[in-house]
Amino acid sequence: MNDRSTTPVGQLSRQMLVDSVYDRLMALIMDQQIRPGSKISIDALVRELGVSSTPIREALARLEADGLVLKESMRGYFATEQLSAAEFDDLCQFREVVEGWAVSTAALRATKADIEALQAELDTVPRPLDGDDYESFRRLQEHDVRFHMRLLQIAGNQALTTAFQRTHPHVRTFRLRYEAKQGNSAIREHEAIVAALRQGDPKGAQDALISHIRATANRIRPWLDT
Amino acid sequence: MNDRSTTPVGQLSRQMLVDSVYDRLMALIMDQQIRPGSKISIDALVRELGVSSTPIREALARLEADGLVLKESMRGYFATEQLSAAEFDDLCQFREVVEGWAVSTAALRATKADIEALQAELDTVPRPLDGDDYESFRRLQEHDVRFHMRLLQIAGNQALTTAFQRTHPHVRTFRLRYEAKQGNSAIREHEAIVAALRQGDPKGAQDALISHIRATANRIRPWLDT
DNA sequence: TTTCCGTGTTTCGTACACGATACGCGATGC
DNA sequence: GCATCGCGTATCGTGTACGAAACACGGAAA
Repeated sequence: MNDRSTTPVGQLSRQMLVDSVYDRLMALIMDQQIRPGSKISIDALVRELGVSSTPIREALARLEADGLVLKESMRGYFATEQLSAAEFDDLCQFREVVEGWAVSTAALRATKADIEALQAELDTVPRPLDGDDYESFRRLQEHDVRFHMRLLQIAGNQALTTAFQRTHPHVRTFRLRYEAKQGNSAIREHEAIVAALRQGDPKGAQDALISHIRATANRIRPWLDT
Repeated sequence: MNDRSTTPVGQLSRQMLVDSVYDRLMALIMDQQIRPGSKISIDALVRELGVSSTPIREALARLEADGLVLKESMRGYFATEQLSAAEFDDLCQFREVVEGWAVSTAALRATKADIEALQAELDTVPRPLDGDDYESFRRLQEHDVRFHMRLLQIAGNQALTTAFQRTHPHVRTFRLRYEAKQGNSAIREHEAIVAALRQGDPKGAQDALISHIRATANRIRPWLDT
């Protein structure tokens, strides 16, 4: 989403203030240093981040489009509330529909190179997942995002990939995932998906993916409403 | 998307400048008065719309999230290019996946009231579709958007509805739809969908919807690349 | 307790300074 | 003569500073 590396012909595009503010706010929200539902004051950010209001407003506008903050007229911005159980289930259902179609399509389209790229992604995960610490989790989470995005890309539908990306399912369940500590099982489920893709089995891949999403959901669900 | 009627407890939220700028730009893009691919200068808009840059920037940020304009660092905003054939097909595929699931779910969930609301929506369309003029088309288009949104709402998945809404399939094919003049057939296909829903037939509803999307796509496709 | 009002805080919008990009023109090299 | 390169100017995006309007909160009065 934030890969604004337009990169005008070989030259790295300068990091605008908007981008760094966006990244910092995203991090603050993900780590819950900005609590769900709490007010996000532009003035406070001006003082805290040491930049003027314009880039902050633009970053907030972007975050609003991402569904991570909410704007109320003449009242300001607020962090979106923690997912309710119903919203969480909606999100999982959405993933089943979109990713389910994507993997079954991917099973028919995947090249050798695609499969190997997926395998390489799996192999880079440090195993056994030793660390209980925040950084280890963060690396795992980033692996998970890359893995699922790659599945979508293999399916090859840009509109669908973008729509998925914009719902930010990973970001919105970040804290929950952290608390649920679900690393090793998730990796095994990923392997099952890759195995089905390798055999070119659409139905098998779809089943494996849906099992994975449901298993993840079951691991996370106890942490809702806390 | 632009229903920012946060409405702080019964009181209508004041129309901010951002909102009116957003609406005007949306109209300019839909009507192709801003050509696909062309530059959108902030300064020019400042002069033309008579407001300062801040609300314009925020409106453009929103439109970027909607995928209707594109921003390049230090170079400015551009209207997104006209859909290529491949992008158009992606969009149709996306609709088949998302809306297909939605109607089959809707067939199981729809109440009498839901069905009647859909029927009412169909009945409000002026028939026979006499006007070849722009205004008639516009009314038809708005009907179509309402009809499809209502289908999604009956399915009851907010995450999926939002994701669909944010891809703006209708907006992005507006001009094409206008040129393809496809009114009467579309209405009949809508009726087939409602009939299947009325019978509580998930498979039938899904088939009817997919037929509708493909028929629409076939009517529109000749107008691509013009 | 409820309503009204004043004060402080924050958002919304404007005006302006700075810096980067784009474009045209002329000079240079082949 | 033609293409390429470099320079200077105009234009536009980015960020700052400031004023005006709206909201939120607390105290006072009925």
